[in-house]
Amino acid sequence: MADTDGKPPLGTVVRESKAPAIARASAILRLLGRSDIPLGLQPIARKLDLVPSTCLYVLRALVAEELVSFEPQTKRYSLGSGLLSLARSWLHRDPFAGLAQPMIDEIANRFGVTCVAVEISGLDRFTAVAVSKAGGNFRLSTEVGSRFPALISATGRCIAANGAFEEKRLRARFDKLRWDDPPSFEEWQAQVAEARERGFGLDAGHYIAGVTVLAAPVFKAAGAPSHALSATALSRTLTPDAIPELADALIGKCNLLSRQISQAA
Amino acid sequence: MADTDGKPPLGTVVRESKAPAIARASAILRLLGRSDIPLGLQPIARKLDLVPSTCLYVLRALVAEELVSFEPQTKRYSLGSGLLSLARSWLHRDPFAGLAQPMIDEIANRFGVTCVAVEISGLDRFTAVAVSKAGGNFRLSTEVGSRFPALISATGRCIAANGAFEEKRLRARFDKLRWDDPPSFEEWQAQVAEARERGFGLDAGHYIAGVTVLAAPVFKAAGAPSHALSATALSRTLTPDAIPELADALIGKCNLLSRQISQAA
DNA sequence: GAATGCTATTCAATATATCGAATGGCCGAC
DNA sequence: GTCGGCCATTCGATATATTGAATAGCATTC
Repeated sequence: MADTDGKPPLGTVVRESKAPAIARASAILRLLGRSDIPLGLQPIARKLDLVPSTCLYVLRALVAEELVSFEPQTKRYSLGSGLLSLARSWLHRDPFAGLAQPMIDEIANRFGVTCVAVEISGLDRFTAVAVSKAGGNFRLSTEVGSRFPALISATGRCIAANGAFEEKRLRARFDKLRWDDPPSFEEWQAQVAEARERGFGLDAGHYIAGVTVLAAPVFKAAGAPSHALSATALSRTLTPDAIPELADALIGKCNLLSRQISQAA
Repeated sequence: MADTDGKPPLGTVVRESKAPAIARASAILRLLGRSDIPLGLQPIARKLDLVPSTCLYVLRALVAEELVSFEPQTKRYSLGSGLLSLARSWLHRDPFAGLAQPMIDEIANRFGVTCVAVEISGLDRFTAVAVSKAGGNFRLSTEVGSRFPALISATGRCIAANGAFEEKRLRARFDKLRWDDPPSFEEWQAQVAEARERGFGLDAGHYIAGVTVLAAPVFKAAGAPSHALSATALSRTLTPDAIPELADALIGKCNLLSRQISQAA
């Protein structure tokens, strides 16, 4: 009975890992990902507060694993193509992205919107795992791998609506969000309640001015949603009566997906 | 004068890394990528010859970095969405993929072929970094992140043709390749020579039976090609006089790309 | 043209990540 | 219901990865 709620003890932040090289490696990869140009050893070490020699050893190991590529001429490092390989494995392994792709393509074409399928990581964030652009659309595009804070936009309202989170935790996360037109917490909670009732979340110009986003949740298991589908369009291109229709389409696909990925487990 | 040829001493294989945790982490990631289902600690440790406790520490570090995801219920591990994020950074960072995408789309549409842009990693392999599917094509598709041994197919002939490699090394690599219809080494060398003269590589049904592949090299710097574009089609759908035309289109795009990515550096 | 600041890299001492055995918990067998 | 085997996990001893200073190579400065 000690662990019935299934969560690991929340206070147990891994203060000091038993494999610090991996945290360092990951930090290096993220740094190289953020940088537009290849970086030398010293800039990397300085930025990450690493001892240069240690940093060098980590980099060499990463190069050996082809996660980082190294230009011998300039002695500069950048991300390696091995990452693409692993990402491909990820997409292969997770059935959700493959199942969702044709569905979001269909909705995108039918309604002329941009559709995104995301994976939800608790209250931390959600990550785009499939993206569909409407044919002659404006550039409302995201890429696979983009990440968003969990409670933002329409998807955020779905997440808040379908998980039993304490108000205190929600508020703490909510306060850190960046919106073009920030709603008050109370306003937002009302919209979350609405999302719970209607089965889809709606963000009308709050997240990005002039842009309307709809989202519906997908459940792998009962409880919190594991994934979601969202549809994005310029607000003025969405006629008022198109919204319920679009919402129905999203919800329909989400229900289908929920069945498909839960029966697989 | 000691290092004028710019290459690191070839015999210096990093026998034992100074950051073994990273090699272990990478092996775990690849293993999880290959597996269809999430794996428990013990299967991972056994398969990779790791001490379970060490493996656990590495896994925990990877989970903390979101490169691996962990199901507390079943205590199983699988690839995490953080990899997608890094891969997105990769695509962002490398101008080649972005520049090549519209070009291969155009060629794919014009000739009804499948086009792939690849990054070349020496004599080891090449990796698909952008893929374009022709509209109503058969399923001759690859995915971004797929890897191929360096000397295979039409791209392999380009690599062999444009680098000054010793015959001994070439032969060693060549002998390990898998073809549907393997050419003899002499036959293949003749085709490599032809690729050098004509500026593009051709594989007519050797790599995959019934499939013809063309490829042309892209040079970031003088010497060995850094990237390549390839076009793939069912052999019977390619009329004989379409091949030179397709080759010209590929070569034209490759020259353009060579200028674009070299002037950037 | 010499010197200075930077770089990447090596090396020996030590803090520590790794190992292997021991623990406790879970599930299925009998 | 009890036992047995497998699992994930902890823990102390030790091999070793990490550290910080010292070395060597370049490019730019004066």
